[in-house]
Amino acid sequence: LCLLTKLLANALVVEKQPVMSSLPHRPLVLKTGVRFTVTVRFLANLPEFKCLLKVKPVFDKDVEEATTVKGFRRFDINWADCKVLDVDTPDGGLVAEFGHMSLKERKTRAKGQNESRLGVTEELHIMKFVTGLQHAGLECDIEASSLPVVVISSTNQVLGAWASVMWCNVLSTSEPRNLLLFDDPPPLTWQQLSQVLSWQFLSVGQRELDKNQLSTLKDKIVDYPDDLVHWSKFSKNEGAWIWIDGILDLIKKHLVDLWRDGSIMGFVSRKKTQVLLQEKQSGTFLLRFSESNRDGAITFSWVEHTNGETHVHAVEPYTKQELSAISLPDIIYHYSLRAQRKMTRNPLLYLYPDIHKDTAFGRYYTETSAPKKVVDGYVNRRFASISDNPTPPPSPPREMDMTDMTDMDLDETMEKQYLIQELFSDLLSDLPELPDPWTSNQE
Amino acid sequence: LCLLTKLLANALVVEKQPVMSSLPHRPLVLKTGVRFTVTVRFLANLPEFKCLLKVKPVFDKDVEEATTVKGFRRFDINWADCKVLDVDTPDGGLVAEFGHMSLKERKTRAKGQNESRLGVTEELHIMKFVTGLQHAGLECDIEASSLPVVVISSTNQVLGAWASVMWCNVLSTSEPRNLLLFDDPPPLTWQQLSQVLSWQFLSVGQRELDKNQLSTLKDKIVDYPDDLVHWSKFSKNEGAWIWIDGILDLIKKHLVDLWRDGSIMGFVSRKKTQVLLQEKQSGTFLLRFSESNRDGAITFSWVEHTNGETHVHAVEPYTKQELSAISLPDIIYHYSLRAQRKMTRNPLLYLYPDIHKDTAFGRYYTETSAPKKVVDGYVNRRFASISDNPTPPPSPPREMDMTDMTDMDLDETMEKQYLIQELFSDLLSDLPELPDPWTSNQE
DNA sequence: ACAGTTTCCCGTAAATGC
DNA sequence: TGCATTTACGGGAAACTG
Repeated sequence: LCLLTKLLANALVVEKQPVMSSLPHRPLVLKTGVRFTVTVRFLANLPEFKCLLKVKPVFDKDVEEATTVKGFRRFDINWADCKVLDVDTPDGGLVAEFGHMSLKERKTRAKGQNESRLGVTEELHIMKFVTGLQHAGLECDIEASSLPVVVISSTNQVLGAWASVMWCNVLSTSEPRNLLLFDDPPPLTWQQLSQVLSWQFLSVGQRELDKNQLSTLKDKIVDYPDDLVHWSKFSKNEGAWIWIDGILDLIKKHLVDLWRDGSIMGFVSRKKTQVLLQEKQSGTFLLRFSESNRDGAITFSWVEHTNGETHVHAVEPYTKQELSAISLPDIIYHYSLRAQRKMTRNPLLYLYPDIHKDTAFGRYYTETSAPKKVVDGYVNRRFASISDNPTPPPSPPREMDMTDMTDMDLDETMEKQYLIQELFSDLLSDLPELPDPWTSNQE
Repeated sequence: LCLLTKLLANALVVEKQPVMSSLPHRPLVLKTGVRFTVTVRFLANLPEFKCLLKVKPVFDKDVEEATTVKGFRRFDINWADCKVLDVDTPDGGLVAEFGHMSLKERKTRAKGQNESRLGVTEELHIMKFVTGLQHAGLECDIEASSLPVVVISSTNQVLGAWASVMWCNVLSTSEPRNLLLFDDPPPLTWQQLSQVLSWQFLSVGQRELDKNQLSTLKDKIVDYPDDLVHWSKFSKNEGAWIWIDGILDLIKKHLVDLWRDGSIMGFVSRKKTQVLLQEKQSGTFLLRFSESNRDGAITFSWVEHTNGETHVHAVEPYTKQELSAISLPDIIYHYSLRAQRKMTRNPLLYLYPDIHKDTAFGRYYTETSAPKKVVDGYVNRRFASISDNPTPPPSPPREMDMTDMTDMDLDETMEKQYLIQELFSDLLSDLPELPDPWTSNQE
């Protein structure tokens, strides 16, 4: 009898349908008032039980003592009655689908009793589906339990909820079904955390993190002497997760293509960027995520060798808001440095290490190769991101005396040198000593 | 007795609180499932009735026959019980406030009965607040009625609802309380319609429509032989209202300042624009709303006199989406025409008739006058709207022979002329014959 | 006063109904 | 089938509540 009970206890299996549709399907997070669906399947293939098993969903069954002490919220499922296991057409298994379920918080006045209450996204709940079986004069209860569920009431809690789910998943082997896990959450090894983080990028951007990216992240996140990642540090307001999640969201909304292509180095320190780029030819650039912007932002850094000096510049990072108006490939294509004399040039030529930018991004440019000047009687237009030229122009010819010139004069004079060089290069012949970048603007 | 009844029938006054908060407070449109508040005030100042008058809200009281024939939807107010008129602290009047009310559609299966059903935003409903009075052995019922109410279920119906409300308001004197008004809606005179339209702009943008703007609108809207505006034409899918509402929304979201300042001429035909601008000096421009974009868009037109020819150009209109990333003043400030040789200039100088653009828009530019080149180690940047120069440059000096040149060659050669002129004007002295626009880029 | 939490509700998208 | 209307729910902000 005991054996049968145990056997059948594992016979009901719970499958959750996607719950929050616009997120990359993340189960185990439920929002109050939002409909979700659960399918219960009877694993033992016993068609003779057809229509005999009445299944009922129960939220947080048998967890009263354990969690009320900690002041966990209580929820009810908006689902009054039972459902009968019936035949699943394809394979004849017994199945019941609970559709249009939703959670509602049970208002209990006795809340503020506990000072050490966890955050709501640190509460773990479970949903059980129970049924009773009478067979051959024996009675036994069967129940199937969901994985731990985090219940939120607003999408602004998804961030924290997902951190909990990740932590939970990683620890699920060592800490089975401990709903008070976050009362004293164990730290993770970098090995454990890096794997789930990488999965996030795979899920959102169809590409995992590579060795270099993981190494940069490790340096940022695992700065403890014990070489572990601690929950409070990871999930707190200024912790790593909020920053990474902002980047995940940025990728999801604006950079899926580039991330999938591997065009975004992304996680590189400024110092490393400098080291990588200074070895490369002028016009080489790379894309990296802002380390300060908590909301996800991306910048590019490029190198210029001028006159024996090497400069690496980074543009002010682009935010989600801005990328929703202009795509990053278009920004790169149209990016211009503008000097005093209205001359412009694009300093971005080669995606690190040496891929021509049009090879990497050309297929994503909005503009067709031959723009019409006028559409419907309107003058065409495009948006471009423009910076003042941060690199001092190269030295002018020796015969010019500039000792009395102000910086401004100097700047202008140098640009005039360019103007003259350019004019003559076009009108007469190419001057071999024409500096590289000024011939690169391909519009 | 009869007199008393009539007197008291007007004694209850209904005041609706703002219902849809982000709209410019528009009562008379209620959305199902959204809370609203109604305050009922007893006009006759008779404190002895304190706590004797039990008021009850009723939706669509006594309108069964009239509107069910037309297949009007039925609604219930989520408000079970009565409320007692009590003393209003400031002036001692009797008041009851019905807060947290909402409407829910009563599902009736008998809907498709009528073929000629009106659109839901053409259904007019009323809410009544009723009470009974026993005084000196007499009994009489008192009720107060709201103005006609349009009930919607989604914000995508606000457009139609507001059209109905405007039509209703204008006709309220001649057609009192006719809930079937839109069964055969009377046309409006331009005089009537123009007034309510102008109020919309006052409400949204703090400035009414002027004579010229109204005149342009009249030409677009009143094209009937009878000089009237007909409901079906005004409110239908391609009618004038959807276009005007898009513009109102554009103003509300992005152009309140400029509209209030009167800097937006807005409603001017292309032809009129041409006539106005061609008389003005090069660089004069005006702002007008796109006539084709149903979603609200704005463009600028500018004039250039070159070589005896006059050109008026208009840029491709800017949409809400784009203006939420870059403000119109910034677009105007940074607008650039780019010629082949990477030279740029801004063709916008004077807001029609002759106001310098910085006078009109300077206070709204995002950028401060002295931009830093680098912030936090990042190169600064801005977004600019850029067009290819649509105006052919002026004739080159006579001694050059261009008979064999292709258009492209010609274009480039002319630009080189500019380059040379500009170079010399800077290096040596100002050439008096330098064309105006090319000296105007003030960045 | 305040921070964590929930509610509110627009605006878009999807689903539904006719 | 297509269109009209409703429902769904993310996202930002306000309201709540200890």
